[in-house]
Amino acid sequence: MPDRPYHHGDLRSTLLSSAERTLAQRGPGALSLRELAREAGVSHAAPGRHFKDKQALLDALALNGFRRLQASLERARAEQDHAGSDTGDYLLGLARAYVGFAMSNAALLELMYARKHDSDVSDQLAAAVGDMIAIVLDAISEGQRAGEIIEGDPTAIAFTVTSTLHGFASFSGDENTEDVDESLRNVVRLLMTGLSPR
Amino acid sequence: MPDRPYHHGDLRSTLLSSAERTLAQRGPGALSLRELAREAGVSHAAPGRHFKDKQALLDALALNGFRRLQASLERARAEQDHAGSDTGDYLLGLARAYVGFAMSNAALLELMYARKHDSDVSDQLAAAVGDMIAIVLDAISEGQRAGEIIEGDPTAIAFTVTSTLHGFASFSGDENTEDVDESLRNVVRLLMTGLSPR
DNA sequence: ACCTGAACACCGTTCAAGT
DNA sequence: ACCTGAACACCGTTCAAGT
Repeated sequence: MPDRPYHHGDLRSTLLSSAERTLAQRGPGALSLRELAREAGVSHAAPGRHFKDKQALLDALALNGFRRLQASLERARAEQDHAGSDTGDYLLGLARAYVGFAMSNAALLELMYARKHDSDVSDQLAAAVGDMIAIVLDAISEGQRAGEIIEGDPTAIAFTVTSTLHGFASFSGDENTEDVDESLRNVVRLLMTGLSPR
Repeated sequence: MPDRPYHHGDLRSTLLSSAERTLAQRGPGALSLRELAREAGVSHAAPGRHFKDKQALLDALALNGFRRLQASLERARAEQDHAGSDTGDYLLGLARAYVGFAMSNAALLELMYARKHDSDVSDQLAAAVGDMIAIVLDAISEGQRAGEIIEGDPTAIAFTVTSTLHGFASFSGDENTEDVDESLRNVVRLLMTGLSPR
């Protein structure tokens, strides 16, 4: 049982998790395939077997991020189904899931939305964004059926909500968590009531 | 009058505009100080006189971007002052300026909001975002005085509006301009009326 | 199937020296 | 004050060869 077997065994996922840690701790500029290989105890050419180039590794990280973000949103949805809460609370739950992910994975989120992915991967990423909006869309459609959301194209409404969440998440970089949550509740409430006096 | 005088004369701004063109046309990965130096007809070490390192050049690009974005928003504000339009139209004007800039400068906008700048520059960038929100804030405060915007902390309202604009701009990458404008009008209208039935 | 080692072309950065 | 040329350490990528 040598220290470094010739076959690493799990190099691909080792590289991915190592890359994500580096991304979070030291930023995208510190990501180097050669350093990842060194950390994995493998030659600098070994990553090439699992990722055709550096961009392929970044693509995999981004897709992975969307999978986890989506899972987090679905969890928020499941929790709301159990509670019998109204649409505003439902949206707040989704908002907290989105912003929570953004604050815990700021650098990854930036990579997820980066405009530098290969075009085929960009399509997959765009689809992932679509899936995300679809979750908000469900909440909106349910809210409309319950009479708690105005009538009108639910896709357009969901797009507005998701835009707000994403913009808010982008702005709430390294803020205090409590302040952010208070601000977020404010934002969701404003979205519901609107800016025009009634 | 030699082809390449020893002193370039305007190297700093030449590097900046060349960098911005490369950024827009070939993405951030294609940006190399050595290539910029080659394009400027100067040695590869010359950029070091004007930017202490590559990040310093990226910082300058980002700050420049915010200056232009802010100028564009102020132009939208000035236009609204001449017209006697209501707050919704005012906000739509600001929204068009923001989204227009975002669509014409997608890669630059990404750089402007990137979380990898030096901490002192990050402060300047955060201040630039603050200045931007302040323009929206003015619109909101005026709207409140005119009775066209609900009462409540105008900063919180401006923050919500700006979040929505930024999120929308992030999502509206390479879409058709007309579709985007229709979608944007929708978003601003939804922001004004709110999602709750009244 | 998976990895190594050498090789290649390209970086960013520094620094003595030139004009 | 501004730029050059050489030098250094570091990349990403490729490919014959090893196990």
